[in-house]
Amino acid sequence: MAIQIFNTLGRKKEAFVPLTPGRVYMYVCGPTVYSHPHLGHAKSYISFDAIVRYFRYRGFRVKYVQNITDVGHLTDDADSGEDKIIKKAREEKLDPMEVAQYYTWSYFDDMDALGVLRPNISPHATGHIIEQIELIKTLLKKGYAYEVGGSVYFDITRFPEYGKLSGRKLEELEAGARIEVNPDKRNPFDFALWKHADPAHLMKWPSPWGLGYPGWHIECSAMSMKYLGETFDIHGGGLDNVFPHHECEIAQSEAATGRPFVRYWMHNNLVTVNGVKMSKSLGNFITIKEALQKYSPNTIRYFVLSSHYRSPLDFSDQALNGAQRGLERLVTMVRRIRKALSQAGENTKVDPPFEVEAYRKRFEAVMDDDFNTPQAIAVLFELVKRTQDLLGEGKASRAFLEGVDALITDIGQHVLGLLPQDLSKPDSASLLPVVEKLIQITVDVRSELRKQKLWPLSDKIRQELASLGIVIKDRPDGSTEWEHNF
RNA sequence: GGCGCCGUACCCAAGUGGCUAAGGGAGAGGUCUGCAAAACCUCCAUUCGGCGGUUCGAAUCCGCCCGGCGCCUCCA
Repeated sequence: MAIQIFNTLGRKKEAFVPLTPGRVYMYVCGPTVYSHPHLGHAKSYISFDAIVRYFRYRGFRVKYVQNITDVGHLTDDADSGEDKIIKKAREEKLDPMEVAQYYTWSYFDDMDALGVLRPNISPHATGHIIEQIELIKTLLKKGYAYEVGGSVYFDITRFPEYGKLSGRKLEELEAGARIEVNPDKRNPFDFALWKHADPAHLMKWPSPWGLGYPGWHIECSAMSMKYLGETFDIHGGGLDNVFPHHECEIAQSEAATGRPFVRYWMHNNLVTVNGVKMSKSLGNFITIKEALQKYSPNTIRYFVLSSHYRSPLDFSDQALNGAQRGLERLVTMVRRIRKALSQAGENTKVDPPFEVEAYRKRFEAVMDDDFNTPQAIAVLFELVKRTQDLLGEGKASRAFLEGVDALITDIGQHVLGLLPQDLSKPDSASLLPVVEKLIQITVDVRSELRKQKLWPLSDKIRQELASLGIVIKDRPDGSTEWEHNF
């Protein structure tokens, strides 16, 4: 059966039929780089990471594009707001591009730490000004946009389908209007494609309409269509981007090309703290860097993937601690299974106690159903637990364990990315502090033995340590120093 | 005010018409153990915010009510 995707456009699950067989062309809205990413970003990008990984597991070749927004985005929509990156640059007395670059690296650092695979293409908005201008020119030529005083606006009345994604109607929007009316706009809900820049503005580019900078929505249309085509399979992002951002993307893209823009719209739900949305503007966010000081990357992944991507996720230390414990136990059990596998003989005559394939089918069934990662985790737990039970009974053959291990690897590593790459080989860097601590403990015990004048035993310890390259030096004052040659 | 989502055990969280309501955490009891910890085993919602309705049958569909949240302004 085909993968079922909940399409925001239509609000129901649909079978995923790629435009090109075997390929997935996918775009996910990336971050605006003016501050460190927070747990909300973690949820979004870990969720889509698991989705991309699952498509690949399923044999699709995925072209995954995720933008870096390094210009644009005003602090409000009354057209009086300031570009957030420029605001930060002014505050920190930096060039705007220094700000964008600094937080771009911060973003990738955090994503790498969380095991989020990098997109195939990470286009920057400032690197695609030409494409954006070309798109705006097309919209002007086709009569979907108009220019006023060096700014260009999209004429919302020319696109009757406006609102089809978010389920809004223009009349309703006007009824609830709270934004200040911009006198340049013909309709209050026309949105900017290009903004005129006054001379003091820091980020500006030449255009047919004078010096200016692109509007908020145009970059995603320009870059997604450049790399994925005028119509592509999947466009994802946070729920908070459905309106107006994605609605406007649809309007300007479909107006420009006359074709459907995106076939499946996917939106992840938001992270809340004490039930309230976590966001930069509310200031209640926890950065990924902060979270990583308390919890391991895989704990955060586990926490995120243990709820469905379309469900809200409430952050609390209690929930994170629960996730940490659960993951630890999972890793312990997997480690035990792998150890058993490495020691298993060729006792191939034992019948498989249960069908590993049945678990694989279950895993695929739940992931096929709109990427139900919580259930995938449940399947993994059941598989691991049941295998461990058999281990105790001595009923697991080598071939059987190999099958189990392959499935654990597929679910836990390849798709969910929860398990360390190689459980049997911790890297030496992380082991050294432990080794040194062990030496210290041994030396401390020996010091206690010497106090009790148990010389043969303390001498034996010194010799054994020496044979390992650890030299012990007893000082006249009774203290003991040591060093090792590794 | 408009649009939409959610409310499942102590906590997190699947399930959206029909086998005994997944899984994890916490908790309780037990095995093991010099003690402790770890590990393992067992137990832990006749019930799904409330009240009605549809149905042979509902946590799942419909209506109303209560509670929480999101979008309508930049946000993943």
